Amino acid sequence: MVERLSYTESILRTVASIPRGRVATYGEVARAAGNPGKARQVAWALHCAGRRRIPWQRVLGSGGKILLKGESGLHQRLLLELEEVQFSCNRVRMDRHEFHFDRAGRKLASSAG
DNA sequence: GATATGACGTCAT
DNA sequence: CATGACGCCATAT
Repeated sequence: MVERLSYTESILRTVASIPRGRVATYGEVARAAGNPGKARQVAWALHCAGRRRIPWQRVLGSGGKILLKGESGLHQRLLLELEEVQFSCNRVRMDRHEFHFDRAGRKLASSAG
């Protein structure tokens, strides 16, 4: 059986699948999580993830922009730089770091069966 | 059920 | 690039 995960759960798992040094946009995460068009729910899921250890810093807005404001934004950029992610004009170089999720199918954390 | 919120995306001005 | 507007919808109260 394929117990459907909650929005939050599927989204968090998707974000957790982003490897180090790579990034993805809210929209792409939403799509990869099976919720195309629900980018806002990604943001919400990340709120719920406050205590979980997921690479939240690898989620960016369209165009590779950090949407967080204030210290949170600076913190996110710092974490990304620690992963050798390069920036250009306050934006992540998506042409070098954009992560492409499993296009063949969303087999996130279930490849083993 | 209704109202408010949010780490969004896209288009128009 | 900045601002306003609309679409989107789970979650919270």
